Amino acid sequence: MSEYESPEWHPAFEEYCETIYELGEDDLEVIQARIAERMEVSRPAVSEMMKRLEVEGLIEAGREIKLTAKGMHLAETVVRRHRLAECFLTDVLGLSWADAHQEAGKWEHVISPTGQKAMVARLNDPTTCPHGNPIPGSGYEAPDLIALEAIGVGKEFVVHRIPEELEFAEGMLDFLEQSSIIPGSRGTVTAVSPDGTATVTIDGNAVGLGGFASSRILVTAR
Amino acid sequence: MSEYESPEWHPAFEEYCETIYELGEDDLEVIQARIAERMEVSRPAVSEMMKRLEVEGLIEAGREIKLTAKGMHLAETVVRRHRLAECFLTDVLGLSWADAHQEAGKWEHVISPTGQKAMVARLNDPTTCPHGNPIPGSGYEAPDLIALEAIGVGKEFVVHRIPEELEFAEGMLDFLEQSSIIPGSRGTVTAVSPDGTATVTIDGNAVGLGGFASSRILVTAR
DNA sequence: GGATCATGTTAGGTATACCTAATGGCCCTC
DNA sequence: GAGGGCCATTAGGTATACCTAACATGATCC
Repeated sequence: MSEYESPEWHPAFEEYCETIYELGEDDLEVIQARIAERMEVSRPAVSEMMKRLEVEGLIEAGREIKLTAKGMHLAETVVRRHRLAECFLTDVLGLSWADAHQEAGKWEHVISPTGQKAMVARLNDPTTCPHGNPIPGSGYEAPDLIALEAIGVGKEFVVHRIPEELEFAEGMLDFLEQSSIIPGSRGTVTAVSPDGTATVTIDGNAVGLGGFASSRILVTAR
Repeated sequence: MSEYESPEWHPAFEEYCETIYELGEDDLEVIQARIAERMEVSRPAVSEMMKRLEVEGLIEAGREIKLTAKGMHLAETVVRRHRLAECFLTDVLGLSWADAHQEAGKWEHVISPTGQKAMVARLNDPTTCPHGNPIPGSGYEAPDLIALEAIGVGKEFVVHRIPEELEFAEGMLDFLEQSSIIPGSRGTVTAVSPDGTATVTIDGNAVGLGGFASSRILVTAR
């Protein structure tokens, strides 16, 4: 990925572009209402900001909001810093997933290109964050993944990715980490109820996962 | 040092209290004009902010500005985060003094208590930043130090501390680091001119230091 | 004693990024 | 085709943190 230098965008612009990027990643409709919900701001605030982002050439606004090349560049830079920071905070400083996620949400706006380079070197050019989300610019191509919910009773699976959307559910990251629902973990689906609630055995323990989580956690079958 | 938690002060309040603290450390008069100069903002901006800091109970304003216990607590917290970050960035990430100083100036506002604790553990509870300035809360008591300028021709010395003031001189940190004027380095004064310019031999090289630097760099005689 | 300098303050203005309340537009359903 | 639901926008307002220009004040110098 090419170096992202000046102009220095406001933290707010960074947050909005990041959110737009991640909503797209999570296969949600990228509209103002979704942005307002995820960022926990009012819809008028989003409406005004969309105008300013458009003036700056960072988005093309319509009902669906699309990042321009420039906006995508900014979004990828911020997401990259966020996920690199998460790696760094968990691997080097030993923070929990939840703590690392929160801290990375602030660090993503202050890490300089120099700091970033040093982290990449120190971490040996990681390709995903601790939850398995790709780090933009790392050249990582994810394999074909399916939702845990869809894997079928009795099947074995390998956890690959906890999408960003789940990181906004209070307590979810702590729960998943403590339940060993971690990229690389291998488990077996023992039951799936009609509402999507799945029971899996992982690391010798049975864990129940609600439909919200089981439809979003991405795995590969084995 | 006790944990600093809520209220979350604005980054601006943190910057002002930090500057007031460091001006005091550098034995400068702590007045609005000095704050405006160091922060590179206008005097009216400082004047207004002093009112707000006083309302918040962070300072007692007069001609000389004094931090209250609350303001001191905030200042020490920020300075501590800044200097810890400098240690971390140089030791763990291998950044230069100058790069680390700049990065730490942003990190100081975003490091959480959890992140701070992890850094302290990782760094083995450091007592000074890479330039020898004490880390508040580390319990460090500096020995009696004198200015390099005052040490006398022919005398040997050990570098202890590069005060914060020198970090604001463009290029100074890079120059000092590359010239081995680093805490712990041992050198000899070979000449001092009337205007304070000192020539020292350190690491086998002769280095000239202007009066501004030689009157501020703190050393012990041997 | 008047000029000058450093310092602080007032007045008036700007940009950012929010907010609530109210309004308008579109789609779907009954 | 009337009423709801979503969704976006407009209008009007707030807090933060700056700015320049102009003015006030006290100390120092000649």
